[in-house]
Amino acid sequence: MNKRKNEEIAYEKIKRAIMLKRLVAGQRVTEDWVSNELEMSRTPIRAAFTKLENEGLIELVPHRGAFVCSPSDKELEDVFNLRIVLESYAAELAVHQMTSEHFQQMDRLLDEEVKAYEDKDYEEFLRINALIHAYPAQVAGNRFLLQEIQRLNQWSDCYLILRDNFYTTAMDEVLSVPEHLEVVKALKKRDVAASKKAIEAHMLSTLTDLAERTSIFN
Amino acid sequence: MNKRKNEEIAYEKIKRAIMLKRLVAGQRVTEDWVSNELEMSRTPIRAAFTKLENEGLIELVPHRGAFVCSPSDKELEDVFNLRIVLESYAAELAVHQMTSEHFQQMDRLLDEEVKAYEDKDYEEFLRINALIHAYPAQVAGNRFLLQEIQRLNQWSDCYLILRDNFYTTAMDEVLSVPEHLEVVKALKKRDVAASKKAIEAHMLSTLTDLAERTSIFN
DNA sequence: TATATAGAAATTGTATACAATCTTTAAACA
DNA sequence: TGTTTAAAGATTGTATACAATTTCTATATA
Repeated sequence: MNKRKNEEIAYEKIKRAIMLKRLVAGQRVTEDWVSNELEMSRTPIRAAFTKLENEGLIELVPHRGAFVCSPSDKELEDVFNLRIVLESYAAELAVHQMTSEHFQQMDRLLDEEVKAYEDKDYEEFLRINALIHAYPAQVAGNRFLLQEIQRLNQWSDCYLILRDNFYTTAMDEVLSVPEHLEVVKALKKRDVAASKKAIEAHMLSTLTDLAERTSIFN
Repeated sequence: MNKRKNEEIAYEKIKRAIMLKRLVAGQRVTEDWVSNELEMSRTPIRAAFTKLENEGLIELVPHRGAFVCSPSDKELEDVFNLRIVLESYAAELAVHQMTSEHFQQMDRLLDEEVKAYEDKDYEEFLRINALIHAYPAQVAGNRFLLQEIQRLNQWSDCYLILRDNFYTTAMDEVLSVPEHLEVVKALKKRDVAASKKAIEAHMLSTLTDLAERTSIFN
């Protein structure tokens, strides 16, 4: 039996709290407070904080506490543009290595994404979404590329504001399904250029959609 | 006065030990052992280990210890190819933002690189090298891109084997200076394609050179 | 009112003791 | 000889106490 360590539990719970906006951007959290909330000592909390800082989800200020990151518009853009570069590269590497088994697996993931959307299971939706975006890098077998794609994807999830005040119909999720389908279609045709284009289009669509939903007037 | 924390000191010292091959690839190090060597408690050592693992320099195996990474040939290739992608993208972003002050600064860095090489000051050489490679991303102002370029550059440094058994004339350093000059020349001409090509050439040259120096027969 | 300052409070940083878990060793057994 | 098993040892994982540092607060002073 492999018992999960407290520092892992703490890491997961804090990350989840940020994604679900239980902890909002800019909010201050101290080791002591989290330690009380999660009913464990500060030691595993500190370890979790270190990891979260490394992933850019919180900022650690000595003797002040940790602050949930509140990224600027520019930072959001920067991340999405970088994701275009990385995921396009992954597609380029993977496109000629993908077997029919790989494509079957992608189809399965797309189905699960639809199901999660219909069930309105947002956490499951995000989980499947991450798997879809990481899949080409996984096939390519470049673990450094994979790790960075996953990190940036996770970072994006924290600021997708799925549960913000303006949330109504989750437009980006509606668009996400057909856009992912476009990417997979291009991959199946072994069309590198089309794959890249579809990835770029999907990423920019997500970003634009986010910008529209979070602007005050529209 | 800003006193440096023990965990920072530990992090730096361990990293340096890996780069200088005082700790060799595959070697096992325990918290206790480092704790005794650096004469501080395990607490800051643990924090340092976490950071080093996140950067891919050591691998943490529960209840066994930390192991200095010993990357395969494929992983080395993967990292260098990814660096080509990232640094090319940085050049593309920066090329039209660079002012004459930026170019002056790059020239200064190139001079310092030559000086460090002539002085046979390897640590200084690596430091300047890192600054040169990061400079376009710095100018571009995308902190996520910058961070990843720095991380991968540092990772590469740990496996450049500057001080391995076959080390004699540090060929890659000899080549490095003119190759960096090529990149800067292309940037000055605002030639995106040429910049990318020069970056790719430099990166592949470093990789090939490394492969030759570390192969047993040649 | 604004500013400086001292002390209190809060928070992280570190050391250490102990618990939990895993690995190694050696003995028992087939 | 090889395999299982149990106990010992090693190592990390966690809690906690205390130290160091910073921030906050209230008071004094101009």
